[in-house]
Amino acid sequence: MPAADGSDLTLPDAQEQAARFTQVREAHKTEATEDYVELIDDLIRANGEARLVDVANRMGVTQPTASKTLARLQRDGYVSSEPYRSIFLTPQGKELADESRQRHEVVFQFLLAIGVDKNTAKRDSEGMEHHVSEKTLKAFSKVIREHTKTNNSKH
Amino acid sequence: MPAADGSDLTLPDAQEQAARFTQVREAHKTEATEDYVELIDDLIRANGEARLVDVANRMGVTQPTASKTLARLQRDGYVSSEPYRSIFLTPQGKELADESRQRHEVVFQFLLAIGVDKNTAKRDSEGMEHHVSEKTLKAFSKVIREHTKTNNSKH
DNA sequence: AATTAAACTAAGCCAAGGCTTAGTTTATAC
DNA sequence: GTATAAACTAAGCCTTGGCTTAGTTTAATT
Repeated sequence: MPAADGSDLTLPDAQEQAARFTQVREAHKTEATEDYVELIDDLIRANGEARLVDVANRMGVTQPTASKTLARLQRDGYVSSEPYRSIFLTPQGKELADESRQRHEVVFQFLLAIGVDKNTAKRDSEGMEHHVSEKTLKAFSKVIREHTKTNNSKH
Repeated sequence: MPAADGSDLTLPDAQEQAARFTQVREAHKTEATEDYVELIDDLIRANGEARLVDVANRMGVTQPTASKTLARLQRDGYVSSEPYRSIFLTPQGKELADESRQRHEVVFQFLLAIGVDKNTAKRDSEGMEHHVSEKTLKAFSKVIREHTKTNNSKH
């Protein structure tokens, strides 16, 4: 058995390690996009429309910052909007929003299932959702299912 | 029971939501630092010293990029080095490296415990480790312990 | 309808973290 | 011990994503 505390003296293969870091950096690039489209979709559902001021408030950034980011998202085909008007998701943006919400929800429910409190689960799932692969997501879903089963059989 | 698919039409409190995003952005700022000091510590353990060329190779970036990042880490008191010489961790850097490795290891072992394969666990733990709070980390540790127990009792 | 307030845009600044290309220093190999 | 190769630094460019300050447009109030 290898040392479980990470104290073993052999390094992982350099190329594989580099590939992992590169992949994490790739994920970072799409984080802002995912967070914004997910939020915009939420706002549309809840309010009927998404306004810049709400996006900025809820992202915790200034309006000019949100405006600039949205310009980039528009350039990249995720959202559309006219000056001084509300923001819409393109089909591409809507698709990404749906994927993101689903992933986010699985991570959130998973954290609850292993006993993390609601507030912490909300906070951590926000950061974690962008770094969870399909395989890990499947493992999370399985844990949720088992937890639900256990709970039901108790009642 | 609220809708479990995220389709419910009520938005979270704006200020709380903003605070969560702000916190994730804060975590991002320290990610590079943590990854670098952890890697440098690994290199020192395995090779007796940490050279720029190895840091760059294993981070998957060019040497000038690694050099610039290390200059920042030196400015911020995490590492020290002389031009053209190998890289050392300051006490502050060593402390951060130890914390990071421990956290990283818990996330990795946790993923294994819930049935994720080794390669995926390595990849995902790299991204996830920076977004896992102390509370969630404790929940992870508990899952690992239970898994270990179960396994032992099987043999 | 005019004034005020709110929402949004414009312009410009900054740091982080990527990159390339070119030059310098150190180590290696003859 | 000199030539070559490897490691490292210097300089400069780019994008993202923060910020502020100032101006414009739209909405609300009265």
